[in-house]
Amino acid sequence: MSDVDTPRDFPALRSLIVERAADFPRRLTQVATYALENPDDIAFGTVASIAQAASVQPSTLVRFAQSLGYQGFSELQEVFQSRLRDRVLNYDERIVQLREHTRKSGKAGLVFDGFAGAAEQSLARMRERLDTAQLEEAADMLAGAETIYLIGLRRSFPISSYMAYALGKLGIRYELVDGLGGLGHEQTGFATAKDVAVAISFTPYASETVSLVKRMAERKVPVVAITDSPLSPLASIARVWFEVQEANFEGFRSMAATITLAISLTIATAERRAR
Amino acid sequence: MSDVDTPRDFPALRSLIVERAADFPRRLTQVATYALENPDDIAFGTVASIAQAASVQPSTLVRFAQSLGYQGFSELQEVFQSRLRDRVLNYDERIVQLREHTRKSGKAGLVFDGFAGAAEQSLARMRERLDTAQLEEAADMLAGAETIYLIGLRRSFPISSYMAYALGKLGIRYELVDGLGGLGHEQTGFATAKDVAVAISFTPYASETVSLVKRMAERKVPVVAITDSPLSPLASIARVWFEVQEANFEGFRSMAATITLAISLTIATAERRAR
DNA sequence: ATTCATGTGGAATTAATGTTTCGCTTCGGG
DNA sequence: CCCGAAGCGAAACATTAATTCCACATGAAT
Repeated sequence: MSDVDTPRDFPALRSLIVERAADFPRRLTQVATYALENPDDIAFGTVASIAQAASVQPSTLVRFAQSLGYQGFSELQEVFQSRLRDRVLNYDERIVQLREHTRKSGKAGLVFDGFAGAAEQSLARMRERLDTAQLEEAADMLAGAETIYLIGLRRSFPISSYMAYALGKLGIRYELVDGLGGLGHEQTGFATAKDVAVAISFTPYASETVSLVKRMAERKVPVVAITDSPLSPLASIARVWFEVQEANFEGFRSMAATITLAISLTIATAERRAR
Repeated sequence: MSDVDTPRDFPALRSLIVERAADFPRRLTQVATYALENPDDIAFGTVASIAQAASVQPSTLVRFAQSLGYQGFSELQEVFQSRLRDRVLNYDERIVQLREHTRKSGKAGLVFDGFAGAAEQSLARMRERLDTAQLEEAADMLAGAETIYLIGLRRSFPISSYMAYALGKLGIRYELVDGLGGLGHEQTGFATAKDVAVAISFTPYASETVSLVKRMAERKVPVVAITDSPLSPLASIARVWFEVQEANFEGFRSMAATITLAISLTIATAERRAR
């Protein structure tokens, strides 16, 4: 706690917090976590407002600052402010970083830039094109379903498994059709017209997904589909379907837009149910 | 002075000041000039400190704010603060505007806008902060691994399962640890120092993930981690770790940045192997 | 030259903020 | 099981900050 090593700049403070956090008591760790995750709030807030946001007492914040070697909370807060104050310098830093990016031109950095770009592009395109009325309709269908059957294999499996996770947390009944052990038809066998199937598939459409969804549709199970073309076999089967075109980089398509749509659909459904 | 047009975002306030400054009395003009030239000081300072810096009385600052339609100085100060609250928040402002645009589009449309915004924000932040040197290092490690163990449960499972899909297509040997039937430790049991584990976990860190990774690290298996805080238990275990902070909407975090990082890491690995 | 409206400075007032204190609780060692 | 230390929460306290108020100054109109 000697005042020799109390940092006056943010990066140093940040690493000090990381280093010390392990030895901190419970509440102080809580503050440390909050501080690292919400540095802006620390910079602008008052002791009371920050304390409330971090779910601790004001006195804990003061103790936190003091245990890092500062005289009081305000002194620590100044460091957080400095981070934003010389934003001009931060800008320079960013430019330097960007130069680093391109100078070293590490192959991995290029790959990352490529995929980040593809993700942004896909999101922007989806924003432009998505018909929100369809989203309303799909959310209505899902909200009224007894059980939601999630069908997405291979490349689409991360999407359906994410929806499964979210639906589970929200307390909505679902059935994740994973085709494990070739049991796809058994997993979907109990679906009725009161349920809804969410089918996710992209070129080349996994044949098992298509055949499963077809059978369900024949048994009058309403289908919501996420796919990448009006020519997709799912498009003609589904009552509502979304077209999501992901940009690709070096032949690998982004997933950002699809997963964002999946979350949106899930949460929109949960909100309807809440009423 | 109707409070209808008192701006809540900085650009609007700025042009309002420019516009009105000509008609202001002497001291108020003085404040206006100072405010436009030293916006940071307005954001962080106190009435007294700013008054001194601008060579006016504290009361003049209050009058200035009120003559722009704000109730007091603090209200005006908030606008100056919003400008600095990390581009992230500036992004939020844009999202708010977008929401206004699409207000007509109903609840599901709002949810979608929220998540699309969160996704973009997360991607932008990751682009700024990701250290590509770490990406190189991680890709090197993975490229040299005999088998890549993918560990991500619950919320992180979509990520690990996506990596599994991609690695499979690329012909790279992997083992997806899904904890199915509580067999996590059996699935990781054969890993050696020649392999590499990729661990993905976010707050609240699934205890099984943490214990699996710990055990593997003890057996000298190198670990690459993707997590959301330097205080994450994974951060201290991993040889290389990435911090990905996803923005959230209504309490549900985006996944766009994480999945983009996962693809990048996978493809970068494949490219190293090709040589 | 006088009057009136407006602007201005500085003190007074009131609200709020940061910090300290103190008693209660929790947890680990003897 | 008891004791002591450390952690913690709530309230009290002292300080500082924002705002209001009022007397005086300024300058234009009569």
